Amino acid sequence: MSSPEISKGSINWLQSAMSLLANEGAQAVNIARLCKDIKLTKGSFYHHFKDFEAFKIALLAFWEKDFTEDLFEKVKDVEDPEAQYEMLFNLAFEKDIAADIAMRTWGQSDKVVRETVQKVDTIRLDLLAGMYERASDLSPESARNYAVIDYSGYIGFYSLFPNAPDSWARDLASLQTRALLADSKSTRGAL
Amino acid sequence: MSSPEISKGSINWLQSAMSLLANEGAQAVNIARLCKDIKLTKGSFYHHFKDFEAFKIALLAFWEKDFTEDLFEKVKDVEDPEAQYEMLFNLAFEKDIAADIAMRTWGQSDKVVRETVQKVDTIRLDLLAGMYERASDLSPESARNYAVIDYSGYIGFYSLFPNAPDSWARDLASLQTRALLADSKSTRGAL
DNA sequence: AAACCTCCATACTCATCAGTATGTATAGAA
DNA sequence: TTCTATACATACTGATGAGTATGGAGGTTT
Repeated sequence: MSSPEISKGSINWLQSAMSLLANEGAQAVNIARLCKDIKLTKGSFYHHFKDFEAFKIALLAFWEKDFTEDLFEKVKDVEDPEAQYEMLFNLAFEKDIAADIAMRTWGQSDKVVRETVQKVDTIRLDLLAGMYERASDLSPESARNYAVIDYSGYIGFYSLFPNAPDSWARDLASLQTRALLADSKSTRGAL
Repeated sequence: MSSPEISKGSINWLQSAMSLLANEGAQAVNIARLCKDIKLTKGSFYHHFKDFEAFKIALLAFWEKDFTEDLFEKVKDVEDPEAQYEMLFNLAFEKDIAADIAMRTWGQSDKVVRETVQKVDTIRLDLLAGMYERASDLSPESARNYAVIDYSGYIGFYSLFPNAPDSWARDLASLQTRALLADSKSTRGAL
């Protein structure tokens, strides 16, 4: 649970990598490019990290905390499921979605990244499913189906339209949520 | 419109690359690996293709035709939109979705691939939007919203669960379609 | 002040992969 | 039979990017 301590000297490398990841994708996240960006050299990199693999793992912990744990912490005490959904919804739109999508893309070609992404997805889906379950009084199985559809839409939308304006994304997200909630309440999640 | 002729000698390279793409992702699609798979050498590769870029473009044309044009051709004469939707739905599930997802991932780091993927997405979204428009008598704008949500769900689902059994995917897809169609008919696509 | 630790620079090695140069075997046309 | 185009093989070059060896500057401890 506790993330491995992030030393003060490492943080610049990690933040810079997250920016690179969000703006130019995983292939841009290499040591030479990072050095160029923060105006240091490989000597510094290998002082702070054993190798690129270790750096990658530190970056994954950094991302996981920023994009899931912190967010989860904020909404966990909201009782009303629809209010909780609304809050999660708003918090998600404050994040840099591009980094999230790029991390997922990276996972397609990197096992370690993929495992972390799957872990994050599981956490988010559990949270979402719980909200559907309480909002519409569904079975856990049905609630998970709605959660998967909901989350799939979110991921798919930003994969298809990485530069979509937030306003459009919000409109579509609430349209989909409306449709899913109405369906869940009228059919109780029957297939 | 007409795809550049695919010579008999090239086809093995292209098919092999599509398999590699689907099974191991874009980073596995390199010349050395292709040679190993089809038991030929680089001399052969550079006999058939000017360079890797030309090969990539041939591969994109191959994919585009297989995954969009051929499919589009089959459904274009079905008049009833819901029957057309059903047919498209079934044809999509006969395809190797992994290649589709991998191509999209490749597009995140390659401009030429990205442009083709976007072209394919546009064609599919236009088709889907037309079906929603006719099925629920919506304005083109509203229909496109439902199409985007629908297609986003499809892409997102297979990005999240590349190994999902078809049965699960079909269940979720029809659940989502039911919810979207009901919503479109009751709200006429209002935001 | 001497020894040491942290942080970083420079200059290498090594593996991978696209691309090139050049050759050979074979089949059909002249 | 000779000529030529097709289809491939072999052995190189060159760029890129991870990793290493080594040393220097500046502050801290003893």
